[in-house]
Amino acid sequence: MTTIKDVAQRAGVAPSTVSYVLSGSRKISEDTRRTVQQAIDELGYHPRASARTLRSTRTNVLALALPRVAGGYRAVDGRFAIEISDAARAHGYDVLLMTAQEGVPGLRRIARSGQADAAILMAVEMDDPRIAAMLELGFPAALLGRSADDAALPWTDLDWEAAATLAVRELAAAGHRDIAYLATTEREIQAQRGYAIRGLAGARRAAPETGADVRVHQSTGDMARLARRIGTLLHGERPPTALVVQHVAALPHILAAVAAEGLRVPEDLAVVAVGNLPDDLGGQDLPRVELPVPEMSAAVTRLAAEAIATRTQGTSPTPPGHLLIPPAFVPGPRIAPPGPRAANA
Amino acid sequence: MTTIKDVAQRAGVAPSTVSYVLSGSRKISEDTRRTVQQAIDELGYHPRASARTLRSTRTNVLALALPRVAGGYRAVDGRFAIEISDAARAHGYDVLLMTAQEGVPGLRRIARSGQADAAILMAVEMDDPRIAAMLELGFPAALLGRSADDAALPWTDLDWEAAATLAVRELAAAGHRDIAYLATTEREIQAQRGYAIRGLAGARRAAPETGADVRVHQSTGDMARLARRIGTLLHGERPPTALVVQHVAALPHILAAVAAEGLRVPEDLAVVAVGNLPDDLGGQDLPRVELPVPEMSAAVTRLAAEAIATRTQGTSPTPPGHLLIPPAFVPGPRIAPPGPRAANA
DNA sequence: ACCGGTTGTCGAATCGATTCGTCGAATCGA
DNA sequence: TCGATTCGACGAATCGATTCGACAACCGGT
Repeated sequence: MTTIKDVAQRAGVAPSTVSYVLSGSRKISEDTRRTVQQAIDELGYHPRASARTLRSTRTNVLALALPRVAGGYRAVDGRFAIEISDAARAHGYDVLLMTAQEGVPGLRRIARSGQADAAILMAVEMDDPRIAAMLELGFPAALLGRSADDAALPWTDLDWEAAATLAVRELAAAGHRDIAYLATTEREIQAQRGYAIRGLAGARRAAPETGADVRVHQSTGDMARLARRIGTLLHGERPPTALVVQHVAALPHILAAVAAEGLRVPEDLAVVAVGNLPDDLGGQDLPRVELPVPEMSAAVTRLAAEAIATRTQGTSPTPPGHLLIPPAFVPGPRIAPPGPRAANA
Repeated sequence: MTTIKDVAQRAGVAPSTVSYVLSGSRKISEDTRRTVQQAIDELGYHPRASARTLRSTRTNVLALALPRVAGGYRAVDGRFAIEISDAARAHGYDVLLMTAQEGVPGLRRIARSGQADAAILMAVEMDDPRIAAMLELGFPAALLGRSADDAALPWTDLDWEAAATLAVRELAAAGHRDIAYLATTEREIQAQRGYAIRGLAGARRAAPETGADVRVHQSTGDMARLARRIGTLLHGERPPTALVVQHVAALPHILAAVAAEGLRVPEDLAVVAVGNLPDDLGGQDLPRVELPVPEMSAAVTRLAAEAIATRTQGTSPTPPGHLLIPPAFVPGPRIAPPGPRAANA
């Protein structure tokens, strides 16, 4: 293994000089700079991360806490991981992966052993124990998702409340008056996931705002029950002419259930999604309010980097930054107006 | 930050004694062991990873190289990342995430700066430049997927050739004589992905072995073209009574296209998948040859750990271990025999 | 010719844990 | 009681990079 001494020897200078060439923190004559650089290139020298970290107490690593796998694996989390990793590199950081299985003890271990400079917490819950742990440890952190106490740590999130409202508003604008809102699963709602709770709230708020009749239903992970539930909600009196789906992971099932009821999308039932479409949707595209994965990833990474910087400066009174991302509507295929079924009802 | 000195002081012993309590590499009296342990607990002491690494040249970190995002993001890769991360923890390792965007230079940087003890390479291609880089760097590595030169580094993979053959054989056993095999996309095949090439080979080998007429088709990422291609392949002379799909990511599209042709699954067309089903499949379950994600993750992690151990021992002549996992057939809904269409043809 | 001020480089201390050699105290046999 | 042996803990060197104080060499001004 080549060290800074090897480089120094080859270039005929002191190790400290090599260090200054690398960091640029002191003036070095152009001559020696070139000699040293050449020695570095010839030897293929890279500073040892451990030695650097030991001295400077900076790792240039972000810990990324992936969500709990309770409700199974969510495809979008993998995308977040990749996007965040690339964003981190752009800020000069590497990413250390932590699964939720390790939980708070895992984060504590990483923080105290100094393996990362900050943590990014995914799938934050309204009352998330990891937040208290980060504060107690004095460890910089940024949240992907908004918790109940949103002043404690920097966070970014889609404005789920606005997203739900927006979806309903678009349907109302197309003439729909009877709208069903299929929220996330009961499990997610009971777990107090922020996106679940706020989506629900946005859906409820949409009714008075648009004047439409918005009936809100919770979804379920049990696909057989979900199909039955959809059958029921489509056959009440004054059946809905439009459906908003926040439980996007189940969209294929849901569309299949709708088809099984003999309804065509969008002629008989307009469907709008809130959140990321699953990779594959039977060739169907839907109008939707999208989850801005790249923006959120970039934002949470930037917030983490800022949290590190401000801690280093000891500027504690600065309130942590936030970024509530406004929802954007992707028209996709134009929303159909209420179909013949509406006339029947 | 609490250091080993703080612990030593509190316990009234020398720092080296604390170190020996932690590592157990020398005999320590029960009395002092307890005193030291108590001090550690009270202070919540964790050894600094950087100091430890500097001294021992071991990081207890595995670098995980995620695949290139060329063909978009594949959901199964996220699952692998999580499974591998958990498996790594079980071996005492953390996982450093690297996206394909960083490529070989990224791996070189990690190896030379000593940020990881070994690398796990995902989505290995038949002729993968990363392999040469690892060998040149003398950096331990394990492959998820089998390359052309499979003696250079340890690897694990599903036996894709056997998997494809198995799927055809099961259909043949159910009485099917005219079978279509929809392989992976042209793009993957041209990129010389091992699973694509070997699946294709297995499908071709299945014809003579089973005596069935197996027609092999390549898939495409363009869903409109894919639908047309499926239409064509279903309407040749002697149309197939069964379909094997290796391009599982497109399954929802494919099933939709089949339905659009007026065919019911499985009554008119038996469908068997090779690989992991997408999270959601419109409520449909299919018989399939599964991709054993947990086994593969555990195996590749074990191989990486072994590669580290053998390098440390300097036992270079030991050939790297392999693990070719035999395919398993998951019956799911029983395969339907050839339907009325077969009689027509 | 001498002196204050730059400029560019060097040497040494430092970060925190590990590990080897050493050394005092306890134990045992003769 | 004394020397040999074992047991348990200590001190110091070490890993590789960073950083601060020091210090030559050079420059211009009086």
